Amino acid sequence: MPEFAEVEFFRKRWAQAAAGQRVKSVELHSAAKIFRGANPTAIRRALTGATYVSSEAQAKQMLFRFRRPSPGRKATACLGVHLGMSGELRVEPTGYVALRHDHLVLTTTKHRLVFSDPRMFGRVQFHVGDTAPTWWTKIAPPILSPEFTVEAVGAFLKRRARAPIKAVLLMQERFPGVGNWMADEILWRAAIHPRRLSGSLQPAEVKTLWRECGRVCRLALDTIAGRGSYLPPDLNAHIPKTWLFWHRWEAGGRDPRTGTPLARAETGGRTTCWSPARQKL
DNA sequence: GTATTTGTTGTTGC
DNA sequence: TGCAACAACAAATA
Repeated sequence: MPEFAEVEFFRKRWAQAAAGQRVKSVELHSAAKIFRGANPTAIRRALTGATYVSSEAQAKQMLFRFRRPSPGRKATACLGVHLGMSGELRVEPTGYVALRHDHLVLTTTKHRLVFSDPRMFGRVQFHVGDTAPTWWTKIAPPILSPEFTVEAVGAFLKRRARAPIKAVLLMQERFPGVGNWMADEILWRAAIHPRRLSGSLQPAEVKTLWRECGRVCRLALDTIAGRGSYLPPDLNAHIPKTWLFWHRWEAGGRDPRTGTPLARAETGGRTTCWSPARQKL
């Protein structure tokens, strides 16, 4: 499920519960796969007794920083979370007992912070040290940053000239955080058919695409993750019915702008939804 | 039983 | 070499 804005929603959910809290205990369940390179024992040892400091979301990843109690030279522990296809972060009461797909549980005085992921495409990464780890710093510059220029998008599309634009929008090295539904939303708003070859886009279309990348990210962030300290009750609580989002999976779904039928087919290896009336090949 | 899933990575082939 | 396509990963749901 989680793309750019959903990831920020989950980060905020944990961050609000963790604010000022100390980790009393750490549970790591099953699934060595989820923890890949990281050593579960090292994670448990480093986080137990540590205090939550801050967190960030970038693309589809999150970084949670903790300060360890006995400050040696390496006082900071960084916990990285990628939610994969089906991961989520939840905040449960202290009496909560971990279920089958809960892989990581951090217990504070007030809550249990749970990372669960049934399909196990997600991952947990870990790093001790005051400088951010490579797996964090190598993430491409955000779409909502000055570095995401129309020139950069144009150049990238040229390099991927023979791939359908839908597939290219899913490439994290240039469109960090964009996933299947956001890609469809962007193309629908930009009125570009998902099967158009990237190299065939005219300069004006590249500019529209670039602009809609920014708009969809901004709107998604505000509506899904909320502004300031506000956190919506659930992920979709405030997404307007005028977005493609609500209609792309509906049987007999219709374009919310034109009322015309939507089309669905696999493109770039993913199920893709578009509005034939507005998005032409 | 079949087909589907909002992600990433490694491999293969052009 | 660089790029594009595809299988694989795992489990729930319809």
